[in-house]
Amino acid sequence: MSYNFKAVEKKWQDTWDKEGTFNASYDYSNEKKWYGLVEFPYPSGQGLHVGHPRPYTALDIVARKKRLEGYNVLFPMGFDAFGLPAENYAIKNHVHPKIITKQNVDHFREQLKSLGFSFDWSREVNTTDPDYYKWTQWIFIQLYKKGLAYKTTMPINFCTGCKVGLANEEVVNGVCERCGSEVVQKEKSQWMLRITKYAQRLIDDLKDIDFLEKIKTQQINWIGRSEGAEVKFKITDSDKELLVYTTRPDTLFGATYMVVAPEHSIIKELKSKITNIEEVEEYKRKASLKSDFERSELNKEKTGVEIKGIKAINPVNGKEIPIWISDYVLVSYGTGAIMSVPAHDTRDYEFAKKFGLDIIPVLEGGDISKEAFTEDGTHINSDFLNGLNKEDAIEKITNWLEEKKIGERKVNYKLRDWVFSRQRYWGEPIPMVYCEECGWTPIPEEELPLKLPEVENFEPGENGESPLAKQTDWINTTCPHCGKPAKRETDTMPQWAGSSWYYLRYMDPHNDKALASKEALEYWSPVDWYNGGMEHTTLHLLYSRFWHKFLYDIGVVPTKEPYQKRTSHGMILGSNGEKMSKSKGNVINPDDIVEEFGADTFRVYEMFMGPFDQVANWSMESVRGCFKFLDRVWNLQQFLVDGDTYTQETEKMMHSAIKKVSSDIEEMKYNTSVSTFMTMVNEFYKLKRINKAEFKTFLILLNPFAPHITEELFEVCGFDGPISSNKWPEYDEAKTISDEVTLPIQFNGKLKGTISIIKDESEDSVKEKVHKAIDSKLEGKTVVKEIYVKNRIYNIVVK
RNA sequence: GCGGAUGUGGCGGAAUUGGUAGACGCGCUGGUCUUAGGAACCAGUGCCAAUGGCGUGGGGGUUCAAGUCCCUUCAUCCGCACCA
Repeated sequence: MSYNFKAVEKKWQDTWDKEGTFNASYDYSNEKKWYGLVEFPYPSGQGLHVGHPRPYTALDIVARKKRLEGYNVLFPMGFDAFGLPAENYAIKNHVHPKIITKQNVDHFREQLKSLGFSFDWSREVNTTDPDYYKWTQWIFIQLYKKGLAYKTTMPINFCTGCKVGLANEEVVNGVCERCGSEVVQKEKSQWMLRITKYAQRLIDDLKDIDFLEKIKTQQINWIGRSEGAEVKFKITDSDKELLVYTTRPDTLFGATYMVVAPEHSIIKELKSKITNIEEVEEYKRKASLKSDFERSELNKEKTGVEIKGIKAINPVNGKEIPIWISDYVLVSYGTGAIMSVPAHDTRDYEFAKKFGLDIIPVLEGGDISKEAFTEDGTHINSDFLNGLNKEDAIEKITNWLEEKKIGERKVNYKLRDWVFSRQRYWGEPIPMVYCEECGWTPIPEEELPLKLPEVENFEPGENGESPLAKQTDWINTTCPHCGKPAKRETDTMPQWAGSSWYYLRYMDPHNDKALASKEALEYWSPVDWYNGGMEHTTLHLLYSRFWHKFLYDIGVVPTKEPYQKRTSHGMILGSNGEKMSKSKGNVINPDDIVEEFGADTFRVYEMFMGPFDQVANWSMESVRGCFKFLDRVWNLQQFLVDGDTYTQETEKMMHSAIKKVSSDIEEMKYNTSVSTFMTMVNEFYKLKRINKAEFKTFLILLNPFAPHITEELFEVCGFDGPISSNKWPEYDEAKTISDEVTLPIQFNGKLKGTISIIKDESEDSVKEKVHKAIDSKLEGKTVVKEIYVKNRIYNIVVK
């Protein structure tokens, strides 16, 4: 009797779809709320990847369990549908991205439904829907009004393939994260978001939320806070000063030269004094041709040119020191200029060695003839700092600098402002208008959404301009401020815009007065549990925390943080341990698995394949094992008998299983939950019987993992269904422990045998039993000591 | 280089958090049933010169007892990478 998963799964999916109430969440219910969130997919043309269902199944399991526990659950799904692939497809095939996006979304939705996820589809959102992006644009205008959105001309990362500007976060190993093309620097006027203003809060508030430690660490490292001082160096024969940032002001006495970034303004400012200006300009020119990647790739050999004709004056000892230009100093960090202390900084040391510059040690310890000494030590050659350690010296010199007004304390962050413009069509139009008289002005909020105009040709412009730049009808408008002719912004927002706040929209997805009502936000905030990929830690996750904090500041949302808990899943690789890709021919299509084995098998397998947070290789054999398991579950029917519990042993098994599965689900140890189910099934097969109450409990426990087969069995066995109207079973701790204990006996920690004892049996009685069982093996040995750990182990120390 | 993680049978992985290492699944071996089986069921399966010994990447240590704690070392994977 093999079970017909196709018919059964279709039947239950139709039921869930029709009812509409099964997965629905109720606003402002009196029940405790639980909001579980998984990252909404980009609906690509390839359809669902086997990687998507792993986190979806995991949180679906939690959501289903929470419902059975009586929570009012919000577990929504939507589509992050703006993005380059749809646009590139449009360029190639002359189909509007809107059309291809709709097709893809429909396909994705169908695939997701075929896996039996309990999403509340009545709350589906789509970032490309004007009713949705109206609010994305609205948030942008608020950011603009508060001075957090600004336009500036700056060198940006420009992808030569996508012909689009990229945020730092989107450049991976010098190439475009999305298409792999080379990224070059290009001067462009760009909209920027001042995420740096939130840097400190983005670090500080992590302490109040439950994110995996590695996620917190990664965000903190990305933000890259450092404490130090800014110090002014006078320049000879000039009223100009060179400002540097250093985390080691205590090493000022060892500063033997300065280095400025190629783009530093001092070169232009003191051009007339520089005697080798041609050489310096040539170095600048060469550096500007290199991408950031090339610059860092060449980091083995440092390059540079001395700027002749000017010198800097070390403020602590009045010494004149040379100024160099080198691309190992970055214009975008600190002040774009550094003081070099070759004795105590590895990079400076390398540079000084190469160009024969002075190396003066100011801390004791280490051997500067060999390498830079970067550890703590006692200061020497440092006048009033002599004898102090690093920490004390930093404190003393910083105070001194502040007193003398030649420097001050300063905190720096690696985090840069967010490049928010994309020169593409398929994104949210930036709702700004440029007027010759009034400058940039946001469009009036009542005109939102500013819809994308219909265009024929999606090719980007020659100069990397947005396709919108060709839409003269759309561009030409009037200034909302003075009414004179003005032009619209033709750049669009990056893909990260719509996903920065989508979790809020799910709370109240059809609201046309606000991004969500106050009541809905109050009731559902924050997201209780958000699971997503590690690759989004420094992109989406950081961006959305930033937007959320901003919305909190302007009184739109009630919590400081969007997500109370964040976990992460491991990637699914091909059976050969490599990333799935068409070229490697190791791609698994979820549809094929569902077709051959059914959704329940697919779900159970993805949970069983390994620890949820670690990478896992796909294994077709293991899929079959899970299929076989469900088949055995189905055939348990044949052993069904009336009654609550069969024996004390089965009772113990049931209570232990409830305990184990309940905690496993909360701890994301789904793989051991599945093995618990398998062990139980094996046991019932051995007994060739299963009591009704036991089967019922078993089915409820298994339901979140394999919802279709369990509902069907519930019905077939005449239990009071559906399972979704039942309660999650409870266990009795006392019944998870049996009265009989198998006690291991060891000699020197090595197992020699076991005996059976009664739980909590007296030590004397245990000892007697142990010796009766084991004395023959003690011949010729001397017993030194005997250790009994109650109900646990009996260890005899012998010689 | 910095940061994070992971090393356990032929394979994927368990291990009550210091107390019987290898649960569960795959694979393999044997059996039952069968015209047949890439089906089902039952039994076995860490390794070895097997009444014993050895075993959680390697080496050392703490302990009655170590996969688990400490020191050290190697390997692999993932982030970030001249951040002053």
